[in-house]
Amino acid sequence: MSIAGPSRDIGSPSPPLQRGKACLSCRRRKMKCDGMRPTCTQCTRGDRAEDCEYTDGSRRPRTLVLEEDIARLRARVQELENPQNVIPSIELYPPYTSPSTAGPSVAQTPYQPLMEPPSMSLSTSSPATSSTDSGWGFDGSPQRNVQQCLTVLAPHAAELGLFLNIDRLCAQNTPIFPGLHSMLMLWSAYLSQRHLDVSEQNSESALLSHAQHQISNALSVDSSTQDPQVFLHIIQTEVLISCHLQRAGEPLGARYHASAALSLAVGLRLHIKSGEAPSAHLFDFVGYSYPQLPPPLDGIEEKERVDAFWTVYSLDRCLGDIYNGPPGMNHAIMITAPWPSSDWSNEVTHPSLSRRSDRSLTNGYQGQSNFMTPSTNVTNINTVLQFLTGQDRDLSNDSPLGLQAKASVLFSEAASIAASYAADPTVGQSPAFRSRFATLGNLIQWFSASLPPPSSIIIAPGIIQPSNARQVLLTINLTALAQITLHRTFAPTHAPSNKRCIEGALRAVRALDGVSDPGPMIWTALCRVLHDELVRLRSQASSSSTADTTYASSLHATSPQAANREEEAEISLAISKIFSIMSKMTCPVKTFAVKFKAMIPALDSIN
Amino acid sequence: MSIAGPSRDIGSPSPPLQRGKACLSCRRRKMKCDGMRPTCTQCTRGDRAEDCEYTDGSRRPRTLVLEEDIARLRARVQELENPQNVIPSIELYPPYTSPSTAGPSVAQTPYQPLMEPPSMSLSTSSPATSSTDSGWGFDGSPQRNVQQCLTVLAPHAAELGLFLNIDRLCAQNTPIFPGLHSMLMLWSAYLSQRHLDVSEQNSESALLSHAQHQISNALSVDSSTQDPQVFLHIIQTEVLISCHLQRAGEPLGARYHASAALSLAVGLRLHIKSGEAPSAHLFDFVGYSYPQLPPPLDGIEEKERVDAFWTVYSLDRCLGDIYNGPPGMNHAIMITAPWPSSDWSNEVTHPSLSRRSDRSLTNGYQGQSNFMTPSTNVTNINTVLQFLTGQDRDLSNDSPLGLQAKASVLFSEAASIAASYAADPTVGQSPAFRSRFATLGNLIQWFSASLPPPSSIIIAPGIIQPSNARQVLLTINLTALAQITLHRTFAPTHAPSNKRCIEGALRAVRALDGVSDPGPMIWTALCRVLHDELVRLRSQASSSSTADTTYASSLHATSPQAANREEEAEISLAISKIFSIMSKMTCPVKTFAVKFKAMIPALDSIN
DNA sequence: CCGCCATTATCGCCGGTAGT
DNA sequence: ACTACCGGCGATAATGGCGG
Ligand SMILES: [Zn+2]
Ligand SMILES: [Zn+2]
Ligand SMILES: [Zn+2]
Ligand SMILES: [Zn+2]
Repeated sequence: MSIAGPSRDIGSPSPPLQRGKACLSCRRRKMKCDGMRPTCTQCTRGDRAEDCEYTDGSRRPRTLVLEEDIARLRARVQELENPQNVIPSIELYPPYTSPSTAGPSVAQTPYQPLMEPPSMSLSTSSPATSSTDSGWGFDGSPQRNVQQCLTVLAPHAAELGLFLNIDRLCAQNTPIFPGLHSMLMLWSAYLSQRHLDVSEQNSESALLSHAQHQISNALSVDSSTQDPQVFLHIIQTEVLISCHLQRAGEPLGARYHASAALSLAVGLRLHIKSGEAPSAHLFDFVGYSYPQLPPPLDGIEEKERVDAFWTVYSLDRCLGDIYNGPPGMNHAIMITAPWPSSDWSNEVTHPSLSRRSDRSLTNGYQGQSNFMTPSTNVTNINTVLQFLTGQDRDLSNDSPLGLQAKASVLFSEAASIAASYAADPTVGQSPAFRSRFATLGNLIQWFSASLPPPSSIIIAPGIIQPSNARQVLLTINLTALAQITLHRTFAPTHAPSNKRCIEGALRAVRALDGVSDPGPMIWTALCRVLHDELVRLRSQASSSSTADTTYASSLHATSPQAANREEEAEISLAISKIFSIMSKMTCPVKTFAVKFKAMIPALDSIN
Repeated sequence: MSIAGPSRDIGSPSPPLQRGKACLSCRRRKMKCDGMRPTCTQCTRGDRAEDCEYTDGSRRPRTLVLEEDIARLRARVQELENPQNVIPSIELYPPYTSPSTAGPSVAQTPYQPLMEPPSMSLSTSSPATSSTDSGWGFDGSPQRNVQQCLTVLAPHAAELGLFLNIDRLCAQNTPIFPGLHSMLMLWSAYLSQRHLDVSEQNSESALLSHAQHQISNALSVDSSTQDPQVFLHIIQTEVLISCHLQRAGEPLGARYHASAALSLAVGLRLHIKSGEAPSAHLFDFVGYSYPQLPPPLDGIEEKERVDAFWTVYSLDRCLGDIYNGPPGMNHAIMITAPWPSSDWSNEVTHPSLSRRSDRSLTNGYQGQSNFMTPSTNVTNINTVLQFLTGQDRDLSNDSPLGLQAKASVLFSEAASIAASYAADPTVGQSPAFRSRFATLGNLIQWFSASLPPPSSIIIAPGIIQPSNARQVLLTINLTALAQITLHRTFAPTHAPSNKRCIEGALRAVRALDGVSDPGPMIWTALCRVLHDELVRLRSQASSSSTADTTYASSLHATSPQAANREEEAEISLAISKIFSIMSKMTCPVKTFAVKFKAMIPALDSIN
């Protein structure tokens, strides 16, 4: 007999509704509610449709949601109360200072300043400076605060996609876009004390909300009035937001901001090599279009722009392709921005440009028209295309960001190939497809062989050497992901492809150590590939020698049996490594880990 | 012996403290707290007396306290927002009620009911009813207001990209996403009284900012909490924002929101035919990813989703390609959503779906995994690809939106072809390129011939017949734009291409009458093509018979001289028509017109 | 309606581990 | 040795909802 569970029998008297999901009216009446929206059956029958309200529980602990809400509202209140841009300013607790939880404060004293600007850090010094200062919400007020943040963030710059020049941001007189400021604070708070308690959650969402709000405001204001650097700050802010949301397990939001950032970057033509005459494009006519950034003032600004573009590009790539999401940009688009290279010292600081006194945007309308002036045929190089066709096999100049960008290109090309095959498998026969496939396959092989091996970077589990090496690890992962994506479709039927997948997965796992969170795609892909292979091996083993040995033996030249045993061990090992790493991650990843673990009961025996 | 208090004699480890009574610091540390006041023993020993705080206040469940807080804060926010921003502040003057300049509106009465959720229906009866209302900022409050707006907006729905079902929005009990509400108000205010005075400008930006703010909040909240329809509303809001910004001459912002909308739409998989089993994609593993909408409840919802996708798609297309901007999505992506068709009556309302009781999102984590379940090979049709390869030559079912979507596809394919040629002109030789070029050329010809001629729609200048015909006009424009984009590059050297360009431009001009503002790309393209042609003709005329008559005669079979004269006249006419239309447009267009006019001094003679 | 049980979501805090 | 940290577990408050 069954343990007499909740009697799953026929009529299924509907298993009791999950907690927090009964409608208010039913709750009050203590009757069974079926949770039907918008009006539950009980309420319908009782003809009190209007009373049928839901409290909408949400998965996450109710209180958390509430707390988040209150934080957000608080931020809003503050914003409204203090029209100039107050930053919600939490101080970074050096490890544990009482964060004094959700202050009931407000509740008690309804008239008090309601969350007065807590540590308004120097806002006093410049009282009325708040006028419409050239597009920045406010000028350099709490600068030292920024410095603190940046100190914390600097080592992680690569992971966060922090492409702005840190020294320059720190400089006393640099104005900082308030939204950016918030995000810097948010991240440094998070990174400086990895334990997330409630109050932190609160300030997080306050900061986040502030940043988003700043961006929307900035963008609906006439763009020609803004200091051009503001736009770079906005893009940076978007990147930070996107990373944050990804970490927080809100992929939809993460994508939203990533693609917004990309759209800004391209809108500002960061994908075009700076200084290059804009091509006489069909729509360039009389420049009725986007605002245009003035040329960069110096090498640093130029680097910032290039890095901005590639950062955003690879962010979009990495987030975009989940679920066949749009690659955001296809290769037909001409990207002429150079790859981010490690040394910008030798890039002369634009000698021809005397420091322009007026740095405002050239809004299309007022720029002199380059109408019909055919672009002085600079040989524009389609950066991405050149790389993909294998004409650019020199990685020596690439900065880590450059490598990452290239890896994203590989991945997105792989995804595109896979998608085009999925859409219409008959293309598999076309020579064009096959050559594209093969070219990319080789390119990936070469690329991943050219990357430094993880062992040279990971000194001990969790300890990695050069600080920016984390990015290299991520790159290794991405490359592996590209390889998997490319070959996955064919793995079940084509042994070499399968081998490539496993290979890639194992390589990625090896590089997993120092990386913080490579993102859902990588987790998923790795788990899936390894899982499938494990299943395949086991089923093969169980069906013993009846198995298709041809397939197996093509993987290893040695005795299939032994080889399988060995491979299985290796894979199991990899899987348990994944678990152990995952279990140290943030919440969404952990949840995933749990689900995944459940899929592999066979592993119990191992770990 | 002294009954003296708490000294529970030595050995007994003191029963666990009552819930909610441990001090915060102990809670965080997960250690036993003895609840001693003012500083618990743990904290005393750890020498962090100041951290030892208690969440006293109210015996009542913490959630209640929080809820109260949140209500209070909300009220406060309303209050603060109210003076300037309050939603219902602008009343729409139904066409001719005295617009009496500065709307005295609400600004006067800052203390009024604070706009708290007015119809909180019986909130008194239940204590905790104030909770977070299912992801909508607030529920159906000023519904009649919405109805007013929609009455104004309905005729313009197509231009605005209003894809939500209007009747349903009007329905008394539909909750409306507050941001959407703002945008509806903004647009209806704009449309109902076309003169923009200062006060309107103000409320415009207040409404805009409110809408954006709502969106950012909604997106940073756990997405699984939300009523799925909220997402559609968010997308709709983004579309409206994007249109607004475009009109306001803020193309960067417009693009930002367009691509954000696209990214949401795709993230929610609106591009996949509803009800279709999600393909067993590499990243579908254990569903570690985006939230997923529940299947639509009925035909209307389904139509909304399809329309949402295509609206966003073509918006992105139209805004995206300026300056080689990213097409947002390439064709490799598999779109299986059907084209928007005019009749949805025959689409059965998903018989297999009993009204799902739980309409909240299936967040990846909790859905049962479809891991490794190969998609039950539904023959998915790649909607776009099918159209582009000419296998879908039936336009009879397409709604105007459908036509527009197809036109956008044509345009974006054209842009992609042009871009790939620009990137590497040698592809011009490859047969694959040539066939792609030819196929598209034919398709465009056919498509534009199948559209109703402008003359059947434009009854008199400015008056068009079926209300949704405006969209058809836009479609004609877009198609022409596609044609121009495709052929432009080759026009200077290849007479037939040139002819196609002129042809397209002239056709577009004819359809320009009823359209409101086709957007910068169209203006630019038309002007450029016509201008260039005019220049060519004149230079040819001036160099008299020495001109390359072969080229000219291939355009017209008649005497080159006469033909040229005739064509020149036609073009001049078209140009001046453009001027006259442009001069009635909003500011940015007018500015453009001025610049353009300056380019064509030769026209002085004509007009 | 509402007393009262069954079911859970939450929260206290144990005890193993790492750092110092 | 001493303290912080944290995975988990068990106790318990808070709900769903039965049945009188
Ligand atoms: Zn109910
Ligand atoms: Zn109900
Ligand atoms: Zn304590
Ligand atoms: Zn304490």
